[in-house]
Amino acid sequence: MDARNNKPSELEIFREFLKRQGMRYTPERETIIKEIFSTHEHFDVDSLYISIRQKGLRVSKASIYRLIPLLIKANLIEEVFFENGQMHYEHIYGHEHHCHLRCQECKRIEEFSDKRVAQIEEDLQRRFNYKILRHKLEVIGLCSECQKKSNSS
Amino acid sequence: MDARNNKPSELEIFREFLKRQGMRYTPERETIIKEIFSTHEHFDVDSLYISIRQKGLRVSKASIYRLIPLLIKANLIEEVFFENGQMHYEHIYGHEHHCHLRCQECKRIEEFSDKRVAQIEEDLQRRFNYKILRHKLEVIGLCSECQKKSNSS
DNA sequence: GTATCTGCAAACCCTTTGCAATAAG
DNA sequence: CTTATTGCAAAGGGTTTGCAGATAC
Repeated sequence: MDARNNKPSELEIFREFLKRQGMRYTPERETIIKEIFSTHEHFDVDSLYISIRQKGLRVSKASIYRLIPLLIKANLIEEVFFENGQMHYEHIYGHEHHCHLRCQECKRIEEFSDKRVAQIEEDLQRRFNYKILRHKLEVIGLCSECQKKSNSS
Repeated sequence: MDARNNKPSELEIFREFLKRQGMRYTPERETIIKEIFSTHEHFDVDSLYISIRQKGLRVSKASIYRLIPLLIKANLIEEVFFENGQMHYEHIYGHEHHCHLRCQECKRIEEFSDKRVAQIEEDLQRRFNYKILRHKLEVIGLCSECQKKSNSS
């Protein structure tokens, strides 16, 4: 158990998940997960690979690519957006969920959360008979700076 | 003007957009836009290319790839999701906006809309001083059939 | 007339995959 | 021991791009 509270750590969750599927817990998988959960930043495969190498650890990119679908299935990470030809992810276990407000022009991102989304989920659950796992709300707009630029041109 | 109401058609909007940028209205662009707006379905570049060819018309994929960023900038289409290595789009002009409820397992999609999202947008507009253009709410869950499957295994 | 656009094919680059060696359970 | 996993390098496949010819305006 995690010392901070009674929730199991992401590693425990994932070990359990692997065991259920007859899969194996390896040092490589541990390295990757620890790196993912060491920050709350978005990541893509390349940036993850680089930050692992910078710590002097070694894992192949193939192993990262092969691990990601498992982490998604275990509900530990999710895809957040696709940009510049790469998928970006973030971990969703152990810290508050948030949504993204993005500037269409300069790509800057603000994070926010709103209780109304949970209400919408409850309604959907009833209406469609789905088991809701999570959501992704992305609001797209123009930040104040980019509004000025497009007015002046 | 569109005969159905007083809103300009998507072609008029786009011509205007091109003119503002010193760009040209070509038969190829017209073909692509007409095809996109001929249905309310999601599309990807490949399916769009195929349906254009099936009508006996000819446009290169490169022209489609080059047109898409322009249509996004003109707020006529948007990215809806990335799947199987391809981006999927849908047009957002001229028909009711909707959100997506997706099954994580079988990938089926239900569409819905909810007024609360508009309220969230208003709050964000004030709070972050963004000009809000649109949103993308994707709720991920397990449909009733896939819930049964995962319980029985 | 001039700058933009088109089609083609090659280049790009992220991601996936086959394979032989390794290691978890 | 058996079967899953790893790293490597090659293959895959959607998207982008350079270029020469065509064409909006």
